[in-house]
Amino acid sequence: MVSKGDVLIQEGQTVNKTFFVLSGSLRSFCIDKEGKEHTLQFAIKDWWISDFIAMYNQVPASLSVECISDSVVLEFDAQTLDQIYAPFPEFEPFQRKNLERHVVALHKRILNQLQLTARERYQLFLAQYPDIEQSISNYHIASYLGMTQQSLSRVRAELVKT
Amino acid sequence: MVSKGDVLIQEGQTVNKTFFVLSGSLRSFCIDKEGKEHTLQFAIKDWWISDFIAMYNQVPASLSVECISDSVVLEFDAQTLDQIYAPFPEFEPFQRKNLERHVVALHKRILNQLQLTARERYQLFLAQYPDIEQSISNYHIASYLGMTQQSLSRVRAELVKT
DNA sequence: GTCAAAATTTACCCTAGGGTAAGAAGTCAG
DNA sequence: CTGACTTCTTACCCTAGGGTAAATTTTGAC
Repeated sequence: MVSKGDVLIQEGQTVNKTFFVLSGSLRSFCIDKEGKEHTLQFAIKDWWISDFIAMYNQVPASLSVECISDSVVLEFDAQTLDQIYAPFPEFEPFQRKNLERHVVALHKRILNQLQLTARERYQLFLAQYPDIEQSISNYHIASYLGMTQQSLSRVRAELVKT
Repeated sequence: MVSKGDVLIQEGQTVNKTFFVLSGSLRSFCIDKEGKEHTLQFAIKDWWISDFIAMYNQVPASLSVECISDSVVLEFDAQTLDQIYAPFPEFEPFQRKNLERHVVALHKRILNQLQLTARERYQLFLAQYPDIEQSISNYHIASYLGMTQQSLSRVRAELVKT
């Protein structure tokens, strides 16, 4: 059980944990040189979240993972997880499918970012995560979609009019 | 052996092939509703390329894979590859590492797109792929970095001045 | 080489979205 | 309910980068 605002991974630290979300919502984000936050990922029920760049490459975290609403998560140690594969080889295909799905999701996101306008990205976000929207602040959604909260607010105002 | 301009995967078709590059260069891209191309991925020596969205999800290709310069690639059938895991379980961790690296690369790309300017993205691209640049047209690089070729040209002109 | 076709650069103006800041609306502790 | 704090909206102007198009350079076939 973690509470809103709790930081599970802090930028700069070594990462050997990954979290599986049972309930609630979290996000991973970085802070750029001007102090602006950029959300890489949201995680809700049944999603994994961590700083995968840091974990897979064994480098200090460039991301932070923060709790957006009170959540229940399972914490896994990366090393322990790595050792699961030897005694339980049936876990391999499971994890492989997971990674494949992750790659697909990321490819889609990159393509969307390349070809859609701010407005289209927001509409797609609403369609994909119809329920996530209530629990997540405007500001966080904007930083995930690659726009300012002011732009998102403008887009929302336009959509209401239509 | 495939020649410059050859299309290995065509948007719309069913995808059950993935390619491993021995030499040369290829790219995967989509065409948006206005007819603009967006490059999702380049592949050079030792990289894999396909339409992973289509292959993993068993849906028609939204991407095309095209040969940028004369190349030598190995073609793998997705089903065959899937069946390799049973007799050769040692292939699993290998593929898992591959996917993990892929996820890391995609995370980095998304973060770069969120926080860097056009100029910074181009400079980073040059640093990451110092040799790729000669063999790939300006137009393709621009469509990968999420800007027009005119913008890229402007950025390059500025960089020469400095 | 010569010519055509393609790629790149440059120049012009234009627009989507950013920056700053002020106001409005929720949210919540007491 | 009240005041403090946070989030969201609106309004203003501004800028990075897009669109169009023409000029230039590069490439490649013959």
